[in-house]
Amino acid sequence: MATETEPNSQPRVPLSRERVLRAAIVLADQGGIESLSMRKLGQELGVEAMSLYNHVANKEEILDGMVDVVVSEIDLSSGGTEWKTTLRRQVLSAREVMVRHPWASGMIESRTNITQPMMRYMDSIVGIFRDGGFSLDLAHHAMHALGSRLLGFVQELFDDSDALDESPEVAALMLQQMTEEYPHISAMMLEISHDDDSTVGQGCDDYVEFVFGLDLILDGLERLRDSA
Amino acid sequence: MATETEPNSQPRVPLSRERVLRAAIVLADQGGIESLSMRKLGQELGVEAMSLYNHVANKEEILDGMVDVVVSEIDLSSGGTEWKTTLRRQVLSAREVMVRHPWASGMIESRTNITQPMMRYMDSIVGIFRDGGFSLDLAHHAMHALGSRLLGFVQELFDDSDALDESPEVAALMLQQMTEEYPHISAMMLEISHDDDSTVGQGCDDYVEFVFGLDLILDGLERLRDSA
DNA sequence: ACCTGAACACCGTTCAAGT
DNA sequence: ACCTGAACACCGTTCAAGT
Repeated sequence: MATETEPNSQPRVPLSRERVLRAAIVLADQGGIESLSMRKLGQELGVEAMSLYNHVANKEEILDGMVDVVVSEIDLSSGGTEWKTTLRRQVLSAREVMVRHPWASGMIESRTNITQPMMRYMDSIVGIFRDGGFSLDLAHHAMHALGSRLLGFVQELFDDSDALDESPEVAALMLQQMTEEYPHISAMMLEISHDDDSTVGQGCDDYVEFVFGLDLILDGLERLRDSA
Repeated sequence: MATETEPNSQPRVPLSRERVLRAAIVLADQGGIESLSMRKLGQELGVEAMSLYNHVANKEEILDGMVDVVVSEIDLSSGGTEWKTTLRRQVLSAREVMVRHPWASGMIESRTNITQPMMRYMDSIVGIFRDGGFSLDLAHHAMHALGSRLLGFVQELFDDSDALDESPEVAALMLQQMTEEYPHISAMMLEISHDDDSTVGQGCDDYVEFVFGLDLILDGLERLRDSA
């Protein structure tokens, strides 16, 4: 799977903080964040793990750096439209970045330090609210209400598609057994699967659900703005 | 800090899956989840780390078990009131549990398996929506829209109180330096601090922000229900 | 100036051997 | 039936020694 250390014939491209971060991101993109260790990262760069410490203080700094790079990949929307569509576009572009780097959302959640790219992003969001006629106070509440949705993700508590990608027979049996214990959930899953093409559908469309929740909140905020 | 292994004079209380889980939770409550290792857990129980494997398959199973215990601590509200207050009470009681176990929210996010206590909780929530006259479809969207808020937490992207618990002078200087780069954020932080008693306030009230976001979503859902 | 071997203090986990 | 010593395969990190 991972590209093995191939003896490089080139004169040797020098290691650097940037190269370390880029390699770390590639590794995490390919094998998940749990496959990122100093030793494997060194190997990927054709170097021993200890060499990394010449360009980076420790692993924490690598993780911080990776988040910075990813957040910087989000291009800040230039406005020019109604606040709601501007914000929507901004958030959905952040979402694309998070889909490209599936490890990033979890990583961002775990970091507590406020970095420059993050501040820049947040400032742009507040700016959109202000341009839309929101008070500082309401904009502040809005930021909290949106939470991680501002960066294009929500914490899904569990993947409800998991239970449905069994074979139809198995899924049907499971559903029947669940009916007694969890009547509401089972009814809901049945309904969802019937909305789709096959008898047992492919679960939920994350994108659709994300936009539903986003618009729900944005509409609510607009109403609060107008009633003030 | 942690209670040291005191030579137990009692005949020896036998190890068990339950005792292991309880000890693990205590350890995580006290020292954070990162301080929970098989070796330390064994030590806490007056036993070698390998002994744990007689009662538990591996560390993953311990983490799963801990989540189960915590989710089971949430008492399911019995209804009897209007759907919105019932749901509100339910979610806020979940929130209390999450505050008691600060490691739990992050842990729950990282687990992907659907456990029995979690299903029971989710089923009760769907039940509340159904009793409130929501269609299965809208209830389903509602679950996604609420996301981790259903369990009483939101992912705060960063702790904005961090920047404010410096000395007033330092904070003021930071704020001034930030004003050029992040005009909107700085203005917002100034506004927040002025709402409070002192010149530089203590940041945001997490509880207030949580309830604001929760009510915003619930009100929006109610409107959607009524317009259908 | 950059890289590395050897070493340290940690992990989770297995398994044969003890009681 | 339960516990453990020794061992293995991993971690992140330091530091003196090499070039």
